[in-house]
Amino acid sequence: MNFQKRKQNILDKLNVTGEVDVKELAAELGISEITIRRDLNQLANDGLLYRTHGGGMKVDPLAKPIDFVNKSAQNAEVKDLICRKAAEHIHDGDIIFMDCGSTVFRLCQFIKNKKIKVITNSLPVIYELQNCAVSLNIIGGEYNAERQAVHGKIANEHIARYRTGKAFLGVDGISQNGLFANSELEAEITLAYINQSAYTYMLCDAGKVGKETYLKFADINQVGAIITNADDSKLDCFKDTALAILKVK
Amino acid sequence: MNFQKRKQNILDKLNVTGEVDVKELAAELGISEITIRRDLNQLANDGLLYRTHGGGMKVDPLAKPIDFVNKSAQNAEVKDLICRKAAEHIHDGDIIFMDCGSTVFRLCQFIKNKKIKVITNSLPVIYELQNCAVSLNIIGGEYNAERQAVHGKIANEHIARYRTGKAFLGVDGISQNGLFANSELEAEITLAYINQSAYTYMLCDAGKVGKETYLKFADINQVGAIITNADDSKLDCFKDTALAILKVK
DNA sequence: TCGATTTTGATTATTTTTGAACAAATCAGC
DNA sequence: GCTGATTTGTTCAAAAATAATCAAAATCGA
Repeated sequence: MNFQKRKQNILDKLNVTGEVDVKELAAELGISEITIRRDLNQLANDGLLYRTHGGGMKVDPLAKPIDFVNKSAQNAEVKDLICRKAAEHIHDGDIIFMDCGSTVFRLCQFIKNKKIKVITNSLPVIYELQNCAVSLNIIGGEYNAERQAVHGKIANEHIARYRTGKAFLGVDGISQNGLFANSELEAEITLAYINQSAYTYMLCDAGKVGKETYLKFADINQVGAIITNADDSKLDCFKDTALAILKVK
Repeated sequence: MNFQKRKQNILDKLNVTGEVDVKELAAELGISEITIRRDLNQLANDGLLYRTHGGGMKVDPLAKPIDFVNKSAQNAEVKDLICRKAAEHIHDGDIIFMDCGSTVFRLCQFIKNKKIKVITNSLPVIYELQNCAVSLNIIGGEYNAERQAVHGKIANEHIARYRTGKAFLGVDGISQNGLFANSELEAEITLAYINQSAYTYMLCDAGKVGKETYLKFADINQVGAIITNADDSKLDCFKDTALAILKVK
């Protein structure tokens, strides 16, 4: 039982249980506690675990990518309906923006075989599309771990360098009075996309329609179309606007 | 029983059991331990196994989602030595560049719990560092699927907007005459990093040292230090330069 | 065949790894 | 705060593995 094997053992256990204990490990591996401690210290030194009194813990206790997939899976059927409809508006040769929302993410599965160029600030979108027909352009700037996307001043400036035919975006709220976001970061980048694309599609499940929340960042006439499963009563509010309404289901 | 046959034997056993033991092999093959050790060292040098005390283990048995890791596992032992040394030069509060080479990628594991900011064009690096203490900045621009990184004009301009204290870079060849690359894309982005960082560390295994290949893109005096396992005879060529040489092993 | 080169093995010295003992630091309870 | 128990760091010693050196054996090319 050499160091490499113990290291593997310790990391395996760490992955399963999230924490390890010096005494437990010593007993399980049939090795002295002082050696286990040395192992843990080296692993901690290499950044592979957090050293605690009496043992160690995982460096990153929560696996974010899975979180995102789970969140994106909420209301998945509706989102997939919306995205399938959106994909009908994307054709070979198109250059499109995709934002970092969980709805837009589900658009990936429907465009993998299209010969298009996608410009996005969303890391999950990039992972999802990186080995298929789609050619990718990544918006640069500060990475926001919680949103798994790039945001901020540099990102907005980066977007301003490109022009596309279509943008596919999500939003926290939409009504006849405009678009609403729960955070400035999201608002700014969404607005940047809108400004740089000839036509904007908003992908909104019924819960977002008619909702006016926190920060208004754009007028409704800046948007070309909304793709939604909301029923007519909710969509009534758009009757005096030029918004194209694409209903699903 | 010549070296080729023993080598085959050792690799076969490695594939089946995942590990080998010097004493066991010596007994099984009817050959002295010192010879087995020499064999293992050579195999390790070729990146075909991971040398341990008393034997060897399979290279990187855990398959990561990104197959990049496999490439990076070639010569992993040496690369890890180099990267561990590099990590000693990175401290909390630092802002650093990391490029998209397979050597630099292995630096990730040693900096996960440092409170630093990393600016990179490498997707595997981002993936590896995205849920730890490191704060990330992604270089934007066109994504190159083969290299799993962002390259090109926009990327270079993006880099030019930042200044950092240190850059950790790979290269295809390095000698007293300068830095060499096998592609223009790599050359340009490496040069962009060099120009925007106060101090540059080149991470080069012995095979790169003294090699002059394809395209020279920078002078040796633009580099601060080289971290390498090359021996003194190879490093002699730098004796008239200001290059700091950090040797490992 | 001969001499030169490479490979292998034996011996010795060095390094690495491991464990034990003990002092210092840390934690948990009051 | 204090006290006792636990954990840790340090130092040292033993064991194992390795590197270094040199000699013997095998291989190779002429």
